Amino acid sequence: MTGHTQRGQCAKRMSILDAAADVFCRQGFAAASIDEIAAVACVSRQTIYNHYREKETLFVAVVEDVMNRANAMLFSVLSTFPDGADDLEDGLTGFAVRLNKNCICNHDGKFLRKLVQTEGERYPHLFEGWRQQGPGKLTTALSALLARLAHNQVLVIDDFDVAARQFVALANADLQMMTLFGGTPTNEELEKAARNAVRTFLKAYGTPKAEKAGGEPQLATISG
Amino acid sequence: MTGHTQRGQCAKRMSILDAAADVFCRQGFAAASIDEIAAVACVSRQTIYNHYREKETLFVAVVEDVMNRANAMLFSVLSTFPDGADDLEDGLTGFAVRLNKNCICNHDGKFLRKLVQTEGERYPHLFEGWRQQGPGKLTTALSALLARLAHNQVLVIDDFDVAARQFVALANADLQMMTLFGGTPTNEELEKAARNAVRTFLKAYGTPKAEKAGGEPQLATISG
DNA sequence: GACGAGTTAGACAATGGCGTCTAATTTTAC
DNA sequence: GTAAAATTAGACGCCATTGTCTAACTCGTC
Repeated sequence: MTGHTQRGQCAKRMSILDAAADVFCRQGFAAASIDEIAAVACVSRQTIYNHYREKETLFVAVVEDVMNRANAMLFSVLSTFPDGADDLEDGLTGFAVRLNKNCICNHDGKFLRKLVQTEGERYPHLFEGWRQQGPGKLTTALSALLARLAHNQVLVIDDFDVAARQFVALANADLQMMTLFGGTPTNEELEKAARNAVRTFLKAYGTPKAEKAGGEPQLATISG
Repeated sequence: MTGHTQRGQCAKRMSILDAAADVFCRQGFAAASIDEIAAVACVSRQTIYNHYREKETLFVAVVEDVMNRANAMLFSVLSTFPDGADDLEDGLTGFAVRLNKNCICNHDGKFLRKLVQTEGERYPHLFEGWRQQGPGKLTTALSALLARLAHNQVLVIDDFDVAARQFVALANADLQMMTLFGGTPTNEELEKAARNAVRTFLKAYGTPKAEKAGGEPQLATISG
């Protein structure tokens, strides 16, 4: 019960949670076997039953653990949203990169979306919580951040919620298929996808104030 | 071996395929039991093993069946893409509604996306085929259709593939979450989502020629 | 060195699903 | 009506998994 023991137990718990997340995600709840989780975690089966009474308890703990990590990461990324007109395109592009890289295309993001699809019907309240804390919070927060930019007359937006969803959708447009198939985009792909998304978003919602200082003319600015 | 027997057998086969699709989709491959499929299909277990040698054979047959239906539907919807500047906004909106309603948010679309996520790793070639025939074909075909509109100077697009992906992404932006959670959008929601998507798409890529007869000027037309 | 909490390997019963087999029954073809 | 084909219900062996139990083991503390 002293420090060292606590640390040892905690390490075991985390090891089990990580291994269980891995196996549950790859196999789904039904096909995942406790023995395999124990093997991946380098832990005996009994230890798992010692920490989590049964398979379902372990599953719920895993989902909640990943959800907490993902929520914290989303909060962190949201705090990097650009707030001024200076280099708005670059600012939004960087934000889109971080959003994809750390929240949507990363391990936890893929894990949660997959689990929601496979086990969502069996644990409605669990994943309803995720929907509110994850994508729901993202849309709400992004909507408010876009409203701030619109207030500064950098953007012209009639419906902030719609614009927020569209921003996320555009940011994912080029990566959706890859992540659906389990792939992880490279930095170049992340950058390119974000740039494509932000360019289109600004063509639709940007004002002249939003253009880069010395930026080259864009398609939206062709004259004559 | 003549007509009547064929019809009877065929009915059983379809009944089994439908029931199996239902159960596989709800439970996943591992948790789905042959007994439950037999019960839903109102057929004895032995009949299933008679038509499909084993569980995996049945699963593959189900996926291929749904994929064929989905591909035919996608082909049909793609043929309704508008080809002229007349009422382009309405034309694109109707197309987006049909795309969502009949290809993406419908039963088959949700089924395939769910199955790709849950069993994609176990049957790579099966779902790689779907990716090429489904989303891949959608992007390619849409890219060509957008190029036609650009050639008619109704749109200004620098990268057709990107624009195609963005069109699909925008069309789904408002419905993604609902369909992820199993819901089915109403006609009003479909209409509204499509209109939001097309409005933004045309703000980004439309030319004056694309505007409705009495439409207001758009951001993309600023000159100087 | 001894204690004790935690861990481990392995055995164990119970469960449930898969795939096979058989005998009886229904459906279809002629 | 009869024969062939298909279907059905049920029993069966087999195997994997869950969750429990026990005896041995590890490791930090006194």
